[in-house]
Amino acid sequence: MEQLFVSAVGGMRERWLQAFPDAKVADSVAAIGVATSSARGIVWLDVANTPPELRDQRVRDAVAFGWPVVVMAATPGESEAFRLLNQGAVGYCHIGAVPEQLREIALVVMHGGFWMPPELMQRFLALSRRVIAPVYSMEHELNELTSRELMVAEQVAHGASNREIAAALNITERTVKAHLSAIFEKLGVRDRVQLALAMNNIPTYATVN
Amino acid sequence: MEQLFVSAVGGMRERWLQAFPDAKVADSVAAIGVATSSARGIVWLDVANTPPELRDQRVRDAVAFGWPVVVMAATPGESEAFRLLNQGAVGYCHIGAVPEQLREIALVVMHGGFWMPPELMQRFLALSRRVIAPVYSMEHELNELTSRELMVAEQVAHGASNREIAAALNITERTVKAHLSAIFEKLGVRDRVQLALAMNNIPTYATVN
DNA sequence: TTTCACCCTGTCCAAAGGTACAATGTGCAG
DNA sequence: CTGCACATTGTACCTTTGGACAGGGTGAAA
Repeated sequence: MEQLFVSAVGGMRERWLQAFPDAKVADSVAAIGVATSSARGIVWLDVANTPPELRDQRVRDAVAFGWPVVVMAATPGESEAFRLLNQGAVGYCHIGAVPEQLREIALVVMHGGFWMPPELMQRFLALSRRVIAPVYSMEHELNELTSRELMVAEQVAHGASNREIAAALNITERTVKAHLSAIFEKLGVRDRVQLALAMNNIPTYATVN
Repeated sequence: MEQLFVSAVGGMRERWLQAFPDAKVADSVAAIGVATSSARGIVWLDVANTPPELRDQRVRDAVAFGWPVVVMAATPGESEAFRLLNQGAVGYCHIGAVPEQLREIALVVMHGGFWMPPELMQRFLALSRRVIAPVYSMEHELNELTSRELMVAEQVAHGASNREIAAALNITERTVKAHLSAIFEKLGVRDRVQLALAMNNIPTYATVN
């Protein structure tokens, strides 16, 4: 099991070696490709000194390598945490995490888990309520859609026009409209915009009111 | 390290014992209190045969015991997963998870991680992102919008019609249209549906292509 | 066989959305 | 003062959307 620390600064090198005596430290993501030969490992990506607008890309690059990626940030913020995890990272911790913690995190991510600071996870879960709640109400109605209607609804959910949907499903625009009318009725939305939002679990004025 | 499986049915007992030879199986949450004496362990809560409306309570009861709780469901659904994790559970998996998987999950949760099926985690992250940073991916382009244009865009992002926007901002529909044209141009979307989706960080066909 | 849900399509029409061209007013930086 | 970005609105015109009314085809269940 290899531990690869990618950091432009490397100020924490000692701490990292303390956690994993055989850890390697590279100064850029690009160096990952040649830094290793073993089959499994973890990439620890230090983004503390990376400009915010470049972090997403660095994470994506690291993820592309194929190993689980743990992001280490100087000021762990929830918005950034979720964004970077969304890029494919499976862990997000403070750059100053103590060796014991690093080993814990390594265990977690190597076994398919996600890791982030408990307070972030709490926040994460609290948010899920708000995000998920609308779905629950619509899940029921979605089941009332026929298979064809569902296909149309999904296309709309991705921003497709009637013409595009017709082409995609190989039917006429007229038929698309027919399905849409049925969908609006069943889901209780008034137009395609609200349908698109509803399909993506986003509350609309109509839903709220 | 103790593994406590709480299940009213216990149909998976063999599988569980295969994963953890010294696992204990109790038939109710109430039995937890007397079933154990050691200091650390995991509670595996089988809710497959529990009526949906009672599951929250059972999870809470299990969590109150003090050990990490992993919920095992017959039909893992996102809305339920997030709801139960929100009750304090730290894992959510299929009741039919294979022994190897159970051991992986055990490792993860015993080291402070969360575990849920990868596809759920993906979904989770995508959803949370919308709440946390509703407009991040377009931040760059959004900065090019004037303040008035931003107001209009936000209304569209919530499914408002031109008439509603006009009323809300106390301007004419014509002006709304003018702003919208400018918004479409600046953000590179072609209509209000794609704008609404883009404002909520949802990729559209146009974005993909 | 009949009924029924679902899928498909047509015509017509009204409403909403979106663009083009044009103009007025306001406030701010140079 | 002058240029410039921004907000506002108008007219005209075209496209897209959605609803109303109407009908044909198919497969499965009663």
